Amino acid sequence: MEQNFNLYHIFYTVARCKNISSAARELYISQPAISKAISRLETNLNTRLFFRSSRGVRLTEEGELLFHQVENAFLSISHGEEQLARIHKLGMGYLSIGVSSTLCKYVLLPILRPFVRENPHIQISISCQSSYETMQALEKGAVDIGLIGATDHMEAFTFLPVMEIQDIFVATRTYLDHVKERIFTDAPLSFKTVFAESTLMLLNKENITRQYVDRYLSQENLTAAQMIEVSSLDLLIEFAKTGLGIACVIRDFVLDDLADGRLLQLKMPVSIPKRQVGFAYLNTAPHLACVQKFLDFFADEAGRTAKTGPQGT
Amino acid sequence: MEQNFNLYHIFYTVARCKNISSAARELYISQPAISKAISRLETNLNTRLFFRSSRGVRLTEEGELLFHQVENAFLSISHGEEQLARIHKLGMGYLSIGVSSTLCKYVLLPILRPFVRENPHIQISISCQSSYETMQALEKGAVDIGLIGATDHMEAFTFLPVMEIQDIFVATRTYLDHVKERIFTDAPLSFKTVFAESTLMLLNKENITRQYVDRYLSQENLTAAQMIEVSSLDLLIEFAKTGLGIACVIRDFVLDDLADGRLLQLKMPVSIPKRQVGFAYLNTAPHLACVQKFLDFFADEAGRTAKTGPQGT
DNA sequence: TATTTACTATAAACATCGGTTATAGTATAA
DNA sequence: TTATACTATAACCGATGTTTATAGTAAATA
Repeated sequence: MEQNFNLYHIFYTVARCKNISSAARELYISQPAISKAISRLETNLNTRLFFRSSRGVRLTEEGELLFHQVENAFLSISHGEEQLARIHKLGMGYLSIGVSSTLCKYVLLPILRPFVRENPHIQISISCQSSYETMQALEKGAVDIGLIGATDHMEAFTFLPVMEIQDIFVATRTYLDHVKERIFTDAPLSFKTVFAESTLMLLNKENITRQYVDRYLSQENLTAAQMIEVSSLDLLIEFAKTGLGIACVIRDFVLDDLADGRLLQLKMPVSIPKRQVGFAYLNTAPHLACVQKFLDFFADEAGRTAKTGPQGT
Repeated sequence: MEQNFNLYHIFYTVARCKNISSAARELYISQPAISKAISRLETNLNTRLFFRSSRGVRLTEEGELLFHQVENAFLSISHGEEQLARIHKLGMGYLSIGVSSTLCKYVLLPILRPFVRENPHIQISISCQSSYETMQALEKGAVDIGLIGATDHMEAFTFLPVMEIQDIFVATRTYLDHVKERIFTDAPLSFKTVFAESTLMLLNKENITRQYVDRYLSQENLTAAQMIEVSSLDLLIEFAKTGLGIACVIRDFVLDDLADGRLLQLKMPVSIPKRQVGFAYLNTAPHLACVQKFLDFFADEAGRTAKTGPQGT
């Protein structure tokens, strides 16, 4: 292994600048220093890394390969340094959570409240992003914990279930009556028939939920007359309540509306499978004490509700 | 950003050795040199990285965080160096492919043959491993190309479809007759009934195929009287041909057996959705010329069969 | 309790490696 | 042709990181 890692730093800078002189400016050292450093690295690795010309330099094929790995390496290190900086600025009580906007409002905020009350000294940062981005951020170490729906391909993560969610289809009574009128019948309609005559409202494609629902729809061979895509669950619920069509929403988030009859849940012959939502964290990465505290907090919580749950409510 | 990356190398070594003295031995420099280097790094980062004692050193919480990132960095770099070494040893014509054992025999080998014939100078290395491992290897740069079934969560990859596969259930005629006898009827049996009375043979849990089939089974509410798990598709087919039960296999791989009647395909009301199999590669990573050549080769291939396919065969 | 052992830290001397300045060479643009 | 914007080479030099030597500390052993 190359012993002098400063050479990699120089290599990295030159490759980005595509130009030895400007790399020199960026690194605040002289042009010949860089020139020599690159030559040295090439000698040590026994590989030509750049094509030189009077217009600058260009990575060779091998240089390109190396650059990719070196870039990763430096990103990793600067990430590490950022983490340390964060600790200094904000103290050790710092916790960053990645979560989708849907889950943020309805799941994270409620369960976060008791933790924040008990641990006011712990700074919490929340990044709303897609579940996929959250998983990426976890892998890069950009967030400590993610709140996401369980999927396959989570081998790299430890998953701590928090709640189970059930996707259902809802609409207003008015809307459904409307559909019935259109078909000229008073007889009870099948789920599939209602569906075929309705406007279906879903989250847009980026959403994991949407992918999940799409799979269900294709498996059950369900198609709607019309489709509307919406970017947030809140909007989706609003659209449903104004009687625009049938929306696919998470049951727990519309309990009130179901209770007072503003929304009706469509009866389905085969319901959409339930999904686990929970905290995920990289099982290789080390944790700050406060992250551990957070996880313990919810592990206890889960234990308690598991015990008291059956008797309560 | 810390300017002296050699300090990180020393830090990395010390953290692994948990001991300054043995790190000194490993790095072939003196113990005081290390001791000072670590102090310097701590000063620069403004962070205590190790607890010292007369028994050695231990990472602090912050040190642990940093170590995680630094480890990543060095793994990346040594990966890069290995790639270069590979190129030197084997010349530029080197291509490594990750593939599951199932797909290797039935998919990769046949389609690889023409490529190898046309490009005898290109060294090819094939690693048989699970699809998950293949994706990991792609991300680490350990293999250039993976041959895997398409799934969700492939945002990081470019996917080049090669064929479509269809999972089906097969058994010998003898076996099915047997099942009928047991139920004391000559009437044609439903798929579900036959299933409930049979031994079902599947690949074991690690396999992506299995996960796919499991999902189907639970959605269709299918259960078998007995289950056998097998580690390879070859074995599975053998088991089916000896009349041990109903096996779930990939249709294209048993065409001969279906043609000459050694195996029968069970008719299903809802068939298992088809799956795409194809080459995947990281869309961020650069490619050696020969990797590009490989991809182009199959892109052309796909183009040709798409054009000539309808008229041919 | 004394002694040995296995660590890390500090100090001073010193050599090396990587930096600087100065200059030459080369391709492209004006 | 000249000007410009690059990279390469040479000779020199000094900071940085090395070494040796020594001290300090905690645990293990007698």
